[in-house]
Amino acid sequence: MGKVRQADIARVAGVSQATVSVVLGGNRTGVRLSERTRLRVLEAAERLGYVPDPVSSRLASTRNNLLGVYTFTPAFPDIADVYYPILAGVEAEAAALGKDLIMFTASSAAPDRIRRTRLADGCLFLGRHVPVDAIADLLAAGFPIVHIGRRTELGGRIPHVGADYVSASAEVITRLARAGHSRVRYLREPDDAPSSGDRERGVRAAAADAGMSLAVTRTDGSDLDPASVRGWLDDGVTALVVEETDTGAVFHATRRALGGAGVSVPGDVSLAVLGRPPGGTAGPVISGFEVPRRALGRAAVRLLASLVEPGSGEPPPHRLLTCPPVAGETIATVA
Amino acid sequence: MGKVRQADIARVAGVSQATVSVVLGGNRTGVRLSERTRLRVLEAAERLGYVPDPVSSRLASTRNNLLGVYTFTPAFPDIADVYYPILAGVEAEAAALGKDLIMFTASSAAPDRIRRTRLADGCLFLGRHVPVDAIADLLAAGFPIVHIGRRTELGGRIPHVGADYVSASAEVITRLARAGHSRVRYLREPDDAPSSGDRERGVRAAAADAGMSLAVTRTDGSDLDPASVRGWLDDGVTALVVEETDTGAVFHATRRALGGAGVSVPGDVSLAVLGRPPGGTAGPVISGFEVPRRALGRAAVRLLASLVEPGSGEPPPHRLLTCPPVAGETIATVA
DNA sequence: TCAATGGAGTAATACGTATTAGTACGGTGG
DNA sequence: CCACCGTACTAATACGTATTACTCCATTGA
Repeated sequence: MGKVRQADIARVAGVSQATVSVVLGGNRTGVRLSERTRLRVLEAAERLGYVPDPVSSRLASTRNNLLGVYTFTPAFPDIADVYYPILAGVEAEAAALGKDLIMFTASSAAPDRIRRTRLADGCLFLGRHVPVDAIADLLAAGFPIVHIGRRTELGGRIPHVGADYVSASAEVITRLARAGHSRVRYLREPDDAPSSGDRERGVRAAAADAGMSLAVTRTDGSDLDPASVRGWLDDGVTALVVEETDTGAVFHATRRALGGAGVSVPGDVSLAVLGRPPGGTAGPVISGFEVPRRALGRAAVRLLASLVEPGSGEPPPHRLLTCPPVAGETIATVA
Repeated sequence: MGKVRQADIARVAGVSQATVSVVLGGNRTGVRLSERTRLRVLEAAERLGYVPDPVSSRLASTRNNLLGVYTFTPAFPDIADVYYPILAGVEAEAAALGKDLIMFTASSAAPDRIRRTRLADGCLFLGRHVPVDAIADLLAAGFPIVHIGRRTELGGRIPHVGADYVSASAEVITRLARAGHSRVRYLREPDDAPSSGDRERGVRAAAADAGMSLAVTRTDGSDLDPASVRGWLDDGVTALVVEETDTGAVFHATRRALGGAGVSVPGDVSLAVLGRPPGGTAGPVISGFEVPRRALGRAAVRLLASLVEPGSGEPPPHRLLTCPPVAGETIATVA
């Protein structure tokens, strides 16, 4: 009861291996075949319990029904909330399309593990930062890839599906402006990921539009303390806008600092977050916006699938999804 | 800048493809080679940017550092808490061992998708119920598999890594007995998964040991209401023991019924759960035990890896991990 | 009767790597 | 001068499927 190959079917059905391949492959090339043989082959395959060897098919043709998922950080980190919904979306859509998933993990060990992605028909990439060189190699080789999250590197040639942080962030600022806030402190991550840059762009544009006075702090959160908070308030700031990303570091530090300073939200100061803080926290719902992570996952899979399929023309290589606003309870109206 | 094959390296280095394969493969078969050629080949490979084709290597050798993960329910369900930690453990251990993961999803579509698992070197299975026939086929073919969760089917021949629900459940009952409870209602899932059976075995044994009066309800939760709760209390029951599984249905329904009846826990009745309810719920910590899900994932990968590697003798095909007790705050002492 | 046509299937080969049996060659010892 | 040996490689082949060019045979038409 070992492996059953096409050759075995061929022997049983009294035809050649080639014929078996043609029949089982659905005769996509239009070989002339009598219905009788077709049925004989199918019946033999059924009886022997034939299972195509995916490796061989892949070697011979170049289609696998396997989509890769490559995460630069471990895919299942402790900060579950960020990646989990994305992966859930990826899995759901892949299952719907009948594709399986290969998860590649960037082990610190071998940096060339990224090359293994070529085992799949195409690959999704996921992470705040991206190894540009390796990606460039894959692109140059014509390997289908899609990054989850907007990517500006390589002159924007990296196909991606992202969230429209620019508009969403602008909308948050506009909301604050409408609530009467005119002095705002904006806390952002220190590194230059596209998602952070996008948020900043939206924030600055909307602030300028609203004639709002905006001060920016770049921080990883470690230098935030109650004194910082008091300093801002003394400065006349009536609202804080905080970036929320994968790590959640800045937002977390801000909350701690606010708590430490004994400042009430939104009584003493309004608080908005550019994103959605991890759930499970007690207290009021923070105003901000939702990142449609599950939808991102689904859209990315669809895009990748269309890149893998040759037909149907060139699909647009980029896609931005809208982030629905979260009203929340932490924006107060000021005179 | 297309693909670089061993043949290309061979041409440049002035040797044969076979030599290239030997050199790049680390010469595991002990072919005599001069150091000079070795270096020439390595240098050429480096210069041309050679990337081994994993598909071809797999076809030729039959080992590809891929471990499958097959989930009978979608791996990323809405009830995140159950599967997520397991997968996190699986991923962490796989990364540590330098293996990649293929996620196979049981799409409702083709039941023979399970056969695709053979693309991997071995496969992990995960789910409350298991398609025994397909598993039997794989086993018979000598394909390495490990089930996460104890499995008694096929005469116990399915290698697995599970949690010791028997002992953990018994310990919970013993705890109740020590707190003076002698009339207990036990609510369990209606279906016959091994994990439910194990819990029941532990519960019954410990209850008998303690001379406790035990009443069992099999339910999917839909028929639980405040009236049920009042009925039990009128009956003299002082503690409820509820099973917590993948679905969480029974435990959830119980909580709702308790709330609806206006019964206070543990004031009016003590509550213990055989497992750990999903986090994020407010209120007191429920007494019960922890399921070491992450550890299960890691242990399963280790076991599978050892089944895939031929050497080092036959490893024990089963392994049960201990569930650490959770003291909680919902067991009161009674006279 | 011969060429043309069409139907039914197959031989040959490619895909890229791993492995094993074997070859070629320059020395050594007798 | 021959048998023998060790060194340094390579030729050949396997892995299982997909594809394409080709063969073989029976009709048909002129």
